[in-house]
Amino acid sequence: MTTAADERLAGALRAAGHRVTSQRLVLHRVLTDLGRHASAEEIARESAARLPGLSLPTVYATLELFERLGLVRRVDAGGPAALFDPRTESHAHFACRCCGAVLDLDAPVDAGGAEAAARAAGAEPAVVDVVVSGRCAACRAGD
Amino acid sequence: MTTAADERLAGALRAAGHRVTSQRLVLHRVLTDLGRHASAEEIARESAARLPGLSLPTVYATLELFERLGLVRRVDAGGPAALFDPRTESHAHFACRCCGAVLDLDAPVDAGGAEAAARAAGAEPAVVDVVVSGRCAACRAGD
DNA sequence: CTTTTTGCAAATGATTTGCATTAAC
DNA sequence: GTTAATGCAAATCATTTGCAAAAAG
Repeated sequence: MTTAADERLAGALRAAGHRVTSQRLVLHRVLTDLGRHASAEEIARESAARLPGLSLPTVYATLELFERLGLVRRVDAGGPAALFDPRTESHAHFACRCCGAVLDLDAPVDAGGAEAAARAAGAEPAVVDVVVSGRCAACRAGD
Repeated sequence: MTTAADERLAGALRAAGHRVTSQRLVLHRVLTDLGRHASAEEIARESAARLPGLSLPTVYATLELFERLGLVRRVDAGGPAALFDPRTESHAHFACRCCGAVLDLDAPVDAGGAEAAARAAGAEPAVVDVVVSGRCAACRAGD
């Protein structure tokens, strides 16, 4: 069956001159269903369960494509692997230095000053990433 | 000769129960002289020029130690290698998606809301990293 | 049919680790 | 003298690349 989200993805792909493949549809569904940031590895595992044979290079290439299309945001939260976040509205992340956990922070961050400074330097700002690091609740309790 | 900065480093190291080594002194001087973020590789190259034989694993270990002591901040600006910044006061960075250049943005960012959200989640926030991405002046002009 | 996309295997490159040696204290 | 710190070589691991086969338009 084809969902409305599938149609939207197909439209976005065609509009940008890309082909609609089952790999892209599955990856997009996995991201949507997940609704949360995840590493390429996690996304690949979940996707391979739905589309056996799906390869990691394809996962990376597709995530990069999705990022260019504005469908996911790559988040570098300090851990060894990058995270890919289907929540594209601007939101901050908290990264625990002890256990590496990353959680969403639903709070507005006014980075207008930084964007203005970037423009003043002649640059064209597109995205602002805010990562708060520290110790998460679990690590403060346990340890 | 021993500078005032050397003395300060030695004091900070001893206070934390660490030894004062020539490698640590040299790396600290290189960071101070540089005054700007740089990759471990760059820092190692510059440092090896002053202390032949200095190894990369030592550079990484020392930078990690300095980070724990609050003497440098590790900045993950999306590129393949992490950057280490001797400017420890809070400041944002701009990362160019085309050429990978990273520049300092001297503009205040109010991340109070994000920190409050982290505390509300039971976490203990310590550092806030703000990275603005886009196209730098050179890439906008050239290309 | 033509061109993009995929999967596979192998390469890359930053960072880390194990371990014997050296240097701080 | 003890113990932490270093250097070396090798390992790890996320990510990328080259290329032939498969699939989309």
